Amino acid sequence: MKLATWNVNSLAVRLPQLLEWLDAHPVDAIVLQETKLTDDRFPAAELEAAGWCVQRFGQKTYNGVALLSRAAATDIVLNIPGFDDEQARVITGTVDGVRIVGAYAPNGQAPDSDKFAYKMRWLDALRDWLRDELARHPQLVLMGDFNIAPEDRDVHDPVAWAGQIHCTPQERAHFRALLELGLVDAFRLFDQPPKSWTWWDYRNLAFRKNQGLRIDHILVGPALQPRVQACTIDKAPRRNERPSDHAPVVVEIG
DNA sequence: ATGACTCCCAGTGGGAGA
Repeated sequence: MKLATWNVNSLAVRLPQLLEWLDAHPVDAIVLQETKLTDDRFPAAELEAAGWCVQRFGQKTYNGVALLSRAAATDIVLNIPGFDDEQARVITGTVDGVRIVGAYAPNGQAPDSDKFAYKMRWLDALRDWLRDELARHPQLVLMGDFNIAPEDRDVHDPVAWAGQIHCTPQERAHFRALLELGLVDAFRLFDQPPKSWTWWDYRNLAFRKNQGLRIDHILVGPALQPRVQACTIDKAPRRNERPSDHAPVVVEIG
């Protein structure tokens, strides 16, 4: 099976590109971040007409996540159980026996900000809940926009970004804490081209100059790891006329 | 360089993203 994650930066704007991409890329399920739509405005009918089962969890203006699948998703969970949160950031469901967690981690804005403190609390809660969820569902995939560049090789200019948001030691420690649960970074299971990013700033011709960060990830639970056959970033949609600033990431599981 | 671009809600600007 193939699974994908994509921060679409407004599904209202990106729906045609999403439908086009899904048409060309036969995934079994995809998780979306930054849909920026309340549930009543989510384009469920258009997606269902294209053959997708739709689960969405949104809010006005910000955040918002969704899980689209060919087979119906079951046992849906919204956000992190036990973590009181006004923001719509996590959607979880089981598709074809795989527990799929689609997540949009807080940006954090700046390391000395309240938003960074919230990011730390959120990542704490995610890890604590995933520990239990992995015990219940060893065939688990956590994927989405983590807003963390795990290592310097995930940053186009590690010197300029040192200590900046997405690259702080605290954020990277949180990423490693997820790996310590038994999850593995699917992208790094394989040889990859150097300078592989999933996000490029809209400004300053960053995409053309390939100045980006790898902050969107697919982490695979222990029971699925022997079945992971490939993990790739699809840069092509970033070349569209009105692109999301993020590219989709795809994992193939045998 | 407290920038640059894009999206949103607003309302002729400002917050947020990363």
